[in-house]
Amino acid sequence: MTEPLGGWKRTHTCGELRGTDADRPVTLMGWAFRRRDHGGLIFVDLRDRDGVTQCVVNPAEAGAAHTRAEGVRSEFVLAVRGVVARRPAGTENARLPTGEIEVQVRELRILNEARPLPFPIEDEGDVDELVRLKYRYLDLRRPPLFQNFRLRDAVTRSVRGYLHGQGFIEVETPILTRQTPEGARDFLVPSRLSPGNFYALPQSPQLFKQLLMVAGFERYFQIARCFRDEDFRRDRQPEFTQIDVETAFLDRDDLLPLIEGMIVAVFRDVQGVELATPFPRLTYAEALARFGSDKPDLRFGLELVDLTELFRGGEFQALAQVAGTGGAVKGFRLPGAGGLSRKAADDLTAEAKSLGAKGLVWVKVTAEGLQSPVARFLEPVREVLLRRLGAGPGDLLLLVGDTMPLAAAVLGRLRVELAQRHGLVPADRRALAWIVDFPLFEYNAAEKRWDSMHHPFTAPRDEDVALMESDPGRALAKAYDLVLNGQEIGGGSIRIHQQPIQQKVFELLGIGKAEARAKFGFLLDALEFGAPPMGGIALGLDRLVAVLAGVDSIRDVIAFPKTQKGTDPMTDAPSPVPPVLLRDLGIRVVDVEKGKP
RNA sequence: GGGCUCGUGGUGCAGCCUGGUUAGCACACUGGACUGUCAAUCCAGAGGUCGCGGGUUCGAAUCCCGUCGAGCCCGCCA
Repeated sequence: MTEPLGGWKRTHTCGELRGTDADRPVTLMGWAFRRRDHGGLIFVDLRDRDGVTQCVVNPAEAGAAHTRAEGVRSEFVLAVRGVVARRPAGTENARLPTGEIEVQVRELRILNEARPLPFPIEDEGDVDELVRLKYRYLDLRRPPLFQNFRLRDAVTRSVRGYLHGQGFIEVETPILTRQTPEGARDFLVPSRLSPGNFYALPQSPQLFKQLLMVAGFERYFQIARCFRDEDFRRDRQPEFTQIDVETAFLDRDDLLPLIEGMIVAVFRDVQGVELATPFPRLTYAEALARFGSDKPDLRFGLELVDLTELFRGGEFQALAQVAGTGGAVKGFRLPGAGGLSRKAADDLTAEAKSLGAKGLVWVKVTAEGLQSPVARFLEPVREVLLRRLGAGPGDLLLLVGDTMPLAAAVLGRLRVELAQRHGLVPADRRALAWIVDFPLFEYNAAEKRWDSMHHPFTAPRDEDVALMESDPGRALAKAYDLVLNGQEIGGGSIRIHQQPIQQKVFELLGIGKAEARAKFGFLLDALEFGAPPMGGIALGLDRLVAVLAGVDSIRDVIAFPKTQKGTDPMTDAPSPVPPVLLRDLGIRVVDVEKGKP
């Protein structure tokens, strides 16, 4: 038996009433969170997006309301009218912001009923992802999850405020666009009016933002949806959102502080945290050497130390050989982990091998000496080894000798994992850093050519332009990543705005003039009509919000996310479509069973 | 493309290794009692193709094979 609003107007939210509101007549609306029926008194905890307020229905004072309240079940939609009262002494609830008071109900309306729920709203216990996604609108009713979206809103508002204040204008770019080569796999959309041709959904607004600079917009930003048809992870969804920024007439060292200002504004506005600037900068080479990663987690130490020289020509054959053939020996110290079991140590070795290393040397440092399967090879260098790593009794040392960057990368992974496992990651620390001076190219051995490390429009450093001719592998780029707590949350570059340099890059990438013209002709044309120096960055909004919210999956900050296979259990997307639609598009579906017999 | 974990009433789990009562527990749900609870309490009850298919066996939730789905990871993500 449900009723219409009947002219009732909400006077307060369920989160705002306090002791000072006593005796005030109020009208609240929301969902029945919990109901406690004492036969006489019925307590209903009414929840809206702002909080929970206890409503008490007394049969002696409001008979009709009490009769209705007996039929109320979880998640019924209610409107109550009553009077705010201080709770009787001793019955206050300190866990609720509204716990000083309750609403003594005079009238109650059931605005809508609800079936028993597939999972409880009230506790935050784990529910199967599939069920959560199928009933996502119920999952989103859970207060902690909803708070993530309030936070996300605060972040985008802060970003917009800051960038507008810096003279940026927000511009939308096409969702239906042209497929361009390289990068991730594209999502394609068939064209009815051009049968056999396809739009691609943008992996990022990369080309358009450069064209806006040629257009003279000077400072552009967009909170842009991006699409990539790759395999998904907890921090990767098929569609995600970037804060996309581009400016003209700025070089790297002017752009980075501008972006730092934005991050500082976000942390200040959203969390009241004042970040120190400038953010530390590490070169790509340094990040790799010291942390074994181009997105180092700087919340903790465990820095890698280079031990190549220590083992060169020594008795430890395996490592001596690595040192003698251009490889590197790297190591780090895990303080106080010398008590690791033999099995745990062997598991680490297996893990190092699964990451691609030929092996792992583990060493327990004790007061008596070194404990390790290869201790006798290490004894001759023990003192220097301990000194270089700053190690003492009780520590665990891990060493890998291999080609670079593999040796560092393997230890870099172990570094992060062991730090987490041993509780060495301070939960409240926010470690931001810029990684700069990325190589312009990386060599693609399979195809015998160079690939862009960032993208083909990334400018080389001014001093490295000549290197593109003589030694492309050593040319460094005006590219940069922003790293937060070991996660890449953004990346960008200064773009090439001079046609000849762009041509040279295409040449090295093995993209011929005709091919470049066919694929990026519109951009090359634009570069000939007065392109200003320009650069920008794209920040992963979902990842940034996830870190701020303290959740470890971006699913918890996206309202309607998809599963790891890219499906949506709620809408059942993707789905088959009526044949007539395919006919209009000139599309025939083959190999529906993926070609399997 | 590959590896690992999981799948048991609406939800969360136990049972599986070592095959053999009526598949157990908590929450939710239904009915009843109860005027100061806040995870209300107490009593009673209903609710299960053990993801699906095949095999082994006298007998399968349990062992084997396949398959589907979810998660985490590697590859991939300029």
